[in-house]
Amino acid sequence: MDRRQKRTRESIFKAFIELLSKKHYNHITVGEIIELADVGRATFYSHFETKDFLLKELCEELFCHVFDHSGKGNDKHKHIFYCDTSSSVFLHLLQHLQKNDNNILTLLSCQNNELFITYFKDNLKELIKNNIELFDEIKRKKLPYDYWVNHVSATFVETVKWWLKNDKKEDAETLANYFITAL
Amino acid sequence: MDRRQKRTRESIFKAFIELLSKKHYNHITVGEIIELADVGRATFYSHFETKDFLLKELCEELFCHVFDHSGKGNDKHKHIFYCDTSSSVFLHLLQHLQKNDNNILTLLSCQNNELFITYFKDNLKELIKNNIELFDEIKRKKLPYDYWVNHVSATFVETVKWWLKNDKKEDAETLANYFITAL
DNA sequence: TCATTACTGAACATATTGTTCAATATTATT
DNA sequence: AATAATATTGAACAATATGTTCAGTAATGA
Repeated sequence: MDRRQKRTRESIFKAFIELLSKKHYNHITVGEIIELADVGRATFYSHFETKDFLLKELCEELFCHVFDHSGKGNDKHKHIFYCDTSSSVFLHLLQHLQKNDNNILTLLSCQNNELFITYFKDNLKELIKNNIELFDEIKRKKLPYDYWVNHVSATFVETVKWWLKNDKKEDAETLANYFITAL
Repeated sequence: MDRRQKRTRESIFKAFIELLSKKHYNHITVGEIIELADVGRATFYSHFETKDFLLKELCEELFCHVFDHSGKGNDKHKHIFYCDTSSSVFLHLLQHLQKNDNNILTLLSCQNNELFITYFKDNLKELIKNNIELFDEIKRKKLPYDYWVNHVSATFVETVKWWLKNDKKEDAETLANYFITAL
């Protein structure tokens, strides 16, 4: 891919994330994005059809990077899938997030976090499906499969949200314990 | 209150709900609302500062009607607070929602349901706080108070969301059982 | 070096927002 | 039934945002 395209794309993403951390998605204008990203209007629209598509592509890029769905090959994140206990799945993922290289925590904390939480949860569900045997077997057998998968992922997400809202006071181990206890 | 004001207000709410059930909040324009509600532009803006305020007022009206926070006096919904078991709290509330007089289920099912789920959950939390002793005491004592309150309300909300997404196949009792089992 | 591709910036039509105002209709009150 | 108060109307308005176009310029890769 052309160096220019990459630069532009990343510059737009960066500006967009910065704006999202400050104000509500609905009130961010394309004008603001291109000014902060320092690219031309026409350039923006040659990359992204609309603001909504920009959001969508950002989500896909971020979450596909953390959660690796291929399930095959020697992916670097594959270890997330191979954990002994449910709490270590949580720990692994949380540690990934904590680095915040990819700004996921920033986006999960911002106003409009619902936009990202949907993606987060969808990806989590896949992860949980592949590790379903790690979680409470008794409950699993009493409940419809997708109700149970949804419950586990929702509990996961809510734990992270709660943690973020409380200024990340707890360490990863404590949080993992809460998650397991609640479940 | 003047009959005209009431009519206008309700007409706008009705149109807004109808539009919300069809398209995304962000893509609904004031122009569409007033056309469907059949009121003048100036009238709309004399009632609601912006579209965002319209949404806020709609939420407040709907949720304050179902959840009654006063906690005092002989309110008609007070019985929600006085249930023996956690499952009957769920049942009571679900039965209220099922009537759908107030379109809450419609709004919780629509695109953008996050907008309403936030309100729903906030109101639920209050309800749960007032009935905290009904839910698993062992877990409660192991977890921070507001983590636990959040977990119970999130599980509640997720159960309703799951039910709505699956076309409300289950009856209220079955659903209440899922809720209690998951918790 | 050269052909290709990406970026620019300005201009453009179009759509939406929120305000203003004078004319009109409805209401509550007496 | 008459009146004063108030709500609605519709049209016009400036201001802002959207998404497109295009000719000119710059960067890229081969």
